[in-house]
Amino acid sequence: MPELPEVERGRRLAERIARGRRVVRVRCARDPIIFEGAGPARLHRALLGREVRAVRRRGKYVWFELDARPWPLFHFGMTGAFRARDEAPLLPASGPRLPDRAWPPRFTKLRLVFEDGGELCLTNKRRLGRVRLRNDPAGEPPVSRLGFDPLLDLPPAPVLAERLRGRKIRLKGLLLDQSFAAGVGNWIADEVLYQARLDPRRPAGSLGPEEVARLRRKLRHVVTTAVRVDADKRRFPRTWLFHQRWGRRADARTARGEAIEHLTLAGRTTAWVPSVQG
DNA sequence: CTCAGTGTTCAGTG
DNA sequence: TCACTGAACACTGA
Repeated sequence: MPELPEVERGRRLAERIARGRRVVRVRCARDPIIFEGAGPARLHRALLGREVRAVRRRGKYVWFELDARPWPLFHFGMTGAFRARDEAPLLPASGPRLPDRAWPPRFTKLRLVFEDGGELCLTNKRRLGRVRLRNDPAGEPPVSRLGFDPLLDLPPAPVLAERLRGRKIRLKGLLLDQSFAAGVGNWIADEVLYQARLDPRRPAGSLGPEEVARLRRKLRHVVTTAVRVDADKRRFPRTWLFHQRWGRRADARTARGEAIEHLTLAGRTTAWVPSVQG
């Protein structure tokens, strides 16, 4: 379920399993779609015998810093995840699903075994993810093209306001644009706009200073809360739109009793609350 | 059987 | 250049 919080969770898991340890075994599926420009042989050569110095994230991308380049860069697509051996998978955001305790898990594309016996698998059900090799992941596309990361470098409100000035793109489209805000995906965009009481169809440039400040505050709040929820396995606050957005029932309501409506923006289903955001 | 979906990218339109 | 749409990718689950 990879939007920023889930990707950050994946980063932390990979860090716990891999940091400071040497890769002693690499197994990868033959899957040219997943391993774009990084075939199994090259990936094998890049990883085997290397020590993982750090695991970094920006937006929805995660990469390993190894003791030699190139470094692997991961994108989970819609259905990708890291899994560690003997680690119960957390329930995905979209709803309960039976935990898969098999090892290696179904849909494993890459399996790494470390010197201490720890194991990390990259799984991907729908194959929309990517593994690439980069000499400098942060300095090269696609990561270098990303905008600010709400967790790493959220700009102050006046800077944000300047970046919105004159733009006609609708707020929903802007939030989904990774070159603007890296890591924001469909449900976070809707949640932020709901909590900031902003109509997703508003042109970005039409926001006043107070509204920009609100958008910024809620962006930080939703993302940091979601990361904490993931880390602590606690529930999302009851009042969040989050809980209702997947039902798509015609009479869906928030915990406050507000009617939820759905429309399509930027090619994505958008849940919003007209009485609050209208 | 049909169809929507947590994401990205590209082609085409205005 | 900007903004938007639709398609493609591939597969699951409702």
